[in-house]
Amino acid sequence: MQTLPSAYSPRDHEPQIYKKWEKSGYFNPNNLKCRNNARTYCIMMPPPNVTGTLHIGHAGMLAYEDILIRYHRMKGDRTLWLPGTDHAAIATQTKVEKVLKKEGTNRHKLGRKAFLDRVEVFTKESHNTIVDQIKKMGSSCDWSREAYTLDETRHKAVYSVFKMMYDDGLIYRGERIVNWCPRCHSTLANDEVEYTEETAKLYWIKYGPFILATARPETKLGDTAVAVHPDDKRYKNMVNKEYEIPGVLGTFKIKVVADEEVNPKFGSGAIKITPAHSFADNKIAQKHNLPSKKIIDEDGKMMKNCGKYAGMPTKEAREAIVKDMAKMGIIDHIDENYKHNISRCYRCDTPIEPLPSLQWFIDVNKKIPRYGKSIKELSVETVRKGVFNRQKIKICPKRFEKNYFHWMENLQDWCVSRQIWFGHRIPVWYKESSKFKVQSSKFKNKKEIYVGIKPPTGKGWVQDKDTLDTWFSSGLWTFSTLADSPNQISVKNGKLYIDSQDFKDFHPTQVLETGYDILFFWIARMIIMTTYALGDIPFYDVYLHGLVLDKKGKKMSKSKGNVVDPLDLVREYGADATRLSLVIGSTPGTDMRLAKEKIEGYRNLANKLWNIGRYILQKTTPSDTSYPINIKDCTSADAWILKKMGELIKTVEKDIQQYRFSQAGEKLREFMWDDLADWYIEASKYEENVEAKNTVLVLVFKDLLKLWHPYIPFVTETLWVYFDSNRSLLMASSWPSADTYEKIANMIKNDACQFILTKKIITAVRSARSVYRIKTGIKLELFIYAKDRSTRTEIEDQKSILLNLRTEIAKITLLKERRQIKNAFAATIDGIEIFLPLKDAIDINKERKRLQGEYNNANKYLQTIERKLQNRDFTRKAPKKIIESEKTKLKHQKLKINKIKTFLSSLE
RNA sequence: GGGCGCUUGGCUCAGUUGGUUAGAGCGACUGGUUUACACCCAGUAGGUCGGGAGUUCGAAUCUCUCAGCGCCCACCA
Repeated sequence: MQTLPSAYSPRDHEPQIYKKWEKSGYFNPNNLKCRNNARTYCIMMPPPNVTGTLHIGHAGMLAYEDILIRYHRMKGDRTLWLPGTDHAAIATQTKVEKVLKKEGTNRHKLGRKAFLDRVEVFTKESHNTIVDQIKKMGSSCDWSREAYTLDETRHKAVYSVFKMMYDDGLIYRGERIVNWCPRCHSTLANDEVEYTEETAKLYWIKYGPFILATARPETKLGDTAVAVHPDDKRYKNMVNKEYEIPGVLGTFKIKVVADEEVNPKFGSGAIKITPAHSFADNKIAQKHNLPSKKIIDEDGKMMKNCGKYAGMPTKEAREAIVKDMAKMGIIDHIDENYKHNISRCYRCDTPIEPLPSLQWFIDVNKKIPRYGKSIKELSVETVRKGVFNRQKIKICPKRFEKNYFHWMENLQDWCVSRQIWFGHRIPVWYKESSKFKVQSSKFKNKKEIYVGIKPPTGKGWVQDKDTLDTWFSSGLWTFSTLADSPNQISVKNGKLYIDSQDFKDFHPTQVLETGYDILFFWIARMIIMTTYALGDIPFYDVYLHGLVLDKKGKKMSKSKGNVVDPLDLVREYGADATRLSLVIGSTPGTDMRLAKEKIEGYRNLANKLWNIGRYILQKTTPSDTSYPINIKDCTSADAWILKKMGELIKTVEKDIQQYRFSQAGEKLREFMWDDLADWYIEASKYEENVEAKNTVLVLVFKDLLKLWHPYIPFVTETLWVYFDSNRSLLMASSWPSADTYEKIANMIKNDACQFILTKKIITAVRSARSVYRIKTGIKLELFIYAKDRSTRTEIEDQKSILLNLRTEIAKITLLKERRQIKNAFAATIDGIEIFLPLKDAIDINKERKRLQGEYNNANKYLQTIERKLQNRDFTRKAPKKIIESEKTKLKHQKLKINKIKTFLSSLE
């Protein structure tokens, strides 16, 4: 007999348990004995950014993935969960820059090399924190294969794919209008731009024959056209004509174009077009082949071509120009309260300056020679109908497929260059003499540019200063991680090869589990990069979880101060409770709220499991429990729990396979708490087949530990030690079989139904006592009328349970015939009748009222069934199965009502 | 402006393809030191599923519409 402390204390067990797992080597699929033809199962962990610490959302992600991984490992699949981290170029660089600022320095003062050394120190520290956190959550990932988006092997993959794309003509360098942050001196991706609503002035300017409204008069210096809506009658005869427009720097020529994009209701219906400094204008300009004139430079200042305004920041220039316009009398009027959205840099809040800049792009519309399809087409088809003889990628929940298509179909060329230092430097070298600020077209002379995996030989080559968008490397994640070293990665005949056993075994991966917020950033990019580079899919399924919000439903953020650190939760409630609180009660793709109370509830759950184990250990010696179960000694309670267990295994498995983690968890809780603890164990205390029962108890509990293990690995593994004499690890044990349980349950001669009847009787008695306020300690007699002899025998068999399970029954009298019992609570259960004389406690009026209420209810229900069955449409159209069940219901309901009637009449 | 989602007892949420009198946890209330667990046990109350219309033999579940809330995308001079 073992004695365990009465409360489970996670912190006393979790660290040792994790060490034990790691030491076993079982996180690595190579060390697990699997069947020879075992299926493989692989998840790539979405690599957390090395910018600090994990947040609660990561904790949820780890919980979901670990559930899948542990389940499949126990099912006998060759299971790999590969962890890693992301260098997160911009985010990380910004963090380090902030630190430098505090120190009174900046990256330019340090220089590229020293700065990157600094970043490395920071990321190493951050990495260690993250790894520690992942372990604390109980994640069973294979650390021996850990990857980093910026390590040597991943670097080779990145350069290889870049070169492939360049050779395929998909990558080009071009001048395009980009979001430019004048402070950071870098382009920003669309998702790095934030919008704030602001009130500004709207200037109505006399513009040759037009009057038009603009919020940015200073851009007039870069105007090359005026656009109107094609249906706008006001301007119809002006379209396609050229006009001379007087301006602060003299007159200039513009062309009038008609374009659908113009909103005739805005301003005067005519808008000025500044192709170089507005996305919308640029789009119109491209369509109509309008010239572009750049007037604002990378510092956000007016350029040399702006005459006396040259060198002024845009805001200053605006004021000066407006002043001059007023002098010229070309300001018609000014709206002071013009509300519009202004785009800002998400890092430094500086207003974005759209401007043309020389960047590297991936062409998403150009056909890839070997596929005859563009990146865009390939990526859409992969999810719509499947490509490369693979089934289509399924996104769960399905509704996100729509978002995906919408995004993908509207995808524009992907700008992959960033003007920051931290990241994969663009693998392009220029001949010094060529100067790298020149247009792409000038590189027609191939001797001046070199794109390759290794630097070119020879003198005078300079590498591009920019780095790649961080998503370029994370887009390769599902396969770049499966190479052990750079030399396993090669390009042959325009295709990427990963020459490793892991790649053969584990790619495509089974499922990509992540938050829906990075569907576009990351998932879409992985699909793009993998289909392109490998001619294969990165994963079969995508499972998207929601975001974790605070108790009030607000996003967690540092500024709001409502951030929950998962490690605090682990410390206070244990990793198991933290995991459950993130998994149960959440739906795929839907945000969830997390409150302290919820986690407490799951801490209680772990403790409940612990105490069930503790109880069983006090009653049995698991190592001595002999198998197989002595079936002939088994009671109906045994049959019931074994049957329930079989059902549980089946449904949990189905739920996990279909990513219904919450449902499976709830079913496990219900089985453990309601069925096993509150009914089966309670009943077991009063039954006499001790030996057979102990075997059942140990068997069921051990398998329950297995079923719970993917959810709450620590407490289950801790308990397992006491139940398994082989000193094996629960994490490497095999998943129980539902069939076995069904078989055993069916072999027991006592039927599970008997126990169900007993349960119902007990519940009725307890309820009656409570409703009538019968004091604890007052014992009552119970009369049961059952017509069938067999039923009476069954009840007789269950007597000790009926007497002891909080019913406080002194005596049970079985009646062969219905008899009038005075002053009794009466009820009918599955065809039998029970009477509980309540002595003085019964209030005849109250009981009559109660029965009358029950009668009315039953009658109402009877009527609805009758109405249904009388409805010809129903009997004609409804499936037979439904009609039959309605008929059965009707029969039962009639019986029930008759009985209530007799109870009522016997009350006098 | 376009798209997506949510609205179920006091709170937080389930509800798989439309088919038993809609479930759970927490909270509330009543009663309990009972062979593990007060991080516990027994019991009770409480909702007709946001409003309206429709499809159907049958709707929380499908369609339309209105209202409130939230998110994503685009960004317009």
